[in-house]
Amino acid sequence: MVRGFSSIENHFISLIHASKTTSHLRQIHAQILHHGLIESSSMVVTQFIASCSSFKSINYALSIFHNFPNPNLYIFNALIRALSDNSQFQSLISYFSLMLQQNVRPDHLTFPFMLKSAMSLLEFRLGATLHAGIAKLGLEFDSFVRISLVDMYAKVGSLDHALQLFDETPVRTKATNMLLWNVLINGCCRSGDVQRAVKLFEAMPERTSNGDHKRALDTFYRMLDVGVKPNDFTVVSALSACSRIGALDAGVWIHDYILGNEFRINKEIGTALVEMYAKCGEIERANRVFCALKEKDLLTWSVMISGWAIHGCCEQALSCFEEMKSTGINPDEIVFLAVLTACSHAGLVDQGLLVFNSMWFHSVKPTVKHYACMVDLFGRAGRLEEALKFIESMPIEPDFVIWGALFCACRAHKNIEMAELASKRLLQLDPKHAGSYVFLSNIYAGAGRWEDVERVRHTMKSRHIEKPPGWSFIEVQGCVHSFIAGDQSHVLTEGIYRKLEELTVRAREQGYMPNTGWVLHNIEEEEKEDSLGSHSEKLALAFGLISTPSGSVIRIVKNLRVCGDCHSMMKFASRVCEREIVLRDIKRFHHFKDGACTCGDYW
DNA sequence: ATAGGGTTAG
Repeated sequence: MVRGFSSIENHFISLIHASKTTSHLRQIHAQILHHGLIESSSMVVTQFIASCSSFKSINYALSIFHNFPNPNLYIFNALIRALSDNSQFQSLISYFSLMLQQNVRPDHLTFPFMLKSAMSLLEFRLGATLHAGIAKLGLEFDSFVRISLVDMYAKVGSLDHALQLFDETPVRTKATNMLLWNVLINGCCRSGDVQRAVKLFEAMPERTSNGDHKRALDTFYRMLDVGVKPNDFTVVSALSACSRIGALDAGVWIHDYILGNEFRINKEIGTALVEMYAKCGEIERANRVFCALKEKDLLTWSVMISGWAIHGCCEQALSCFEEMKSTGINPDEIVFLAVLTACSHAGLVDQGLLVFNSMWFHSVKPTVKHYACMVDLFGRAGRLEEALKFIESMPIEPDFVIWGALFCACRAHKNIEMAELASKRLLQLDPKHAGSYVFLSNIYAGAGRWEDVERVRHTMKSRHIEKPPGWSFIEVQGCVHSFIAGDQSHVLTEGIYRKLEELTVRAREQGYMPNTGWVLHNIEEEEKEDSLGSHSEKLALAFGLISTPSGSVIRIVKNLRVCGDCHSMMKFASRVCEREIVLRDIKRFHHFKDGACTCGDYW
């Protein structure tokens, strides 16, 4: 019972709180209407909107809102929160404008939800505008607002802003401090997320670099240095940063830290650990951690299955999938995608078809990604006619990725006519996409039409169409080094290039010719040819060779697909330098040993 | 003190 309101209001508040479904709400609605409260009690309406939101009935919430004359701050805040919780970020912004128009002054509870929309939309400008508004209203030092600001800046990739605000936050309670550290670390690794990085690259005034994962780890260590004890959220974020950059040593260190500091290995931590080992190349260890977990949910199974898939272990992926189903967990679309990917990489067409067809039984509707995976499955195996038939029979409109998969398969299996068909579709679909230009350029190059190649490249440059830069990470003695193509910023640059030169010369002597013609590349992800000789993964390899003890495993992580030339070089280096090289690219793992790769040159 | 408060895994 809340004091200060009429007993009839309190009566309805209790009813609203006790409601379990939208239809309960509708019954209460009728009564409130009868009492005239729906247009007069801002308190009741506020509660009502909040409850609609928790049942995901955002349109119901909006209709209630629109029936209330002169909504006050509480009602606006409830609505903004509802829109935020239901991911209606665009309309949230217009209701915020409406709020300002109606002279309702936003407060310290309005802004965090507004900032959340800036994060979700990856809108630096919106975030900065909100920040200015916050300062104007003197809300900058409210701890909730502060945390949201740091969170927002970190998530949209403006880590400098985030760090500055973080450092400039004077008074912190223990809880605030913990949250500040966690949102900063988590934001660092999120902003380094490849997909986000691509989006940011297109949308942001300040481009993010994938070195941000490294900053997440640095921040984690800084936290320990100043004696702040990490909690569950912190270690999950730090492990996630390790997963993304393949920092195995750091990941193991954090695992030990968890074991030594009385953490309970809950679902979140367990899943993060399994993912870390899987994505850092230690699939067997991932499996051991996975088997020992007491709590597993869909996500846990999902990272394990994806782990087997990216390591090319199709059998294990399939049996893990079966085991998951037998425990009564219903697979979702991401799990299916992982299983299909595993089948595709192993060339198991019929098995893949079986899995694809079983999606209906689990009421999982295939998305365009699943269809693309199926095209890839047929295409890789050289069953091009079936791939085309599959595309024609799809209930959805084929997109860029689907035609791209067919194109690659046609190229690999040398079906020129079908490749032409696919490339035409590609160009129709997305004339602005950087990948289209590279596709076009490659088609011309293949036909020897060099003037056309030049023209396309020129157009690309003049329209400022750029591709996300390729980068590679290598961890040496717990320290992560990142390289981009042609990188000269590393302190050991001279030695790196000398080693690379030496390797290239020896490779040529022994007849290692880059043979990329038949490789199943997604051309969209390829790097520019002119920097082929100093691709980031080659630089990372050379650095690894000169800075790690002989005989030790070299682990490299790349954000794009490995190129054919670099792949040959890795095979060569694994033999002549007697090193095992574990390379993770965006799609899968390559384990090089004695001049061969576990992908069987089929990726 | 008239209602409303924050982070983590595929």
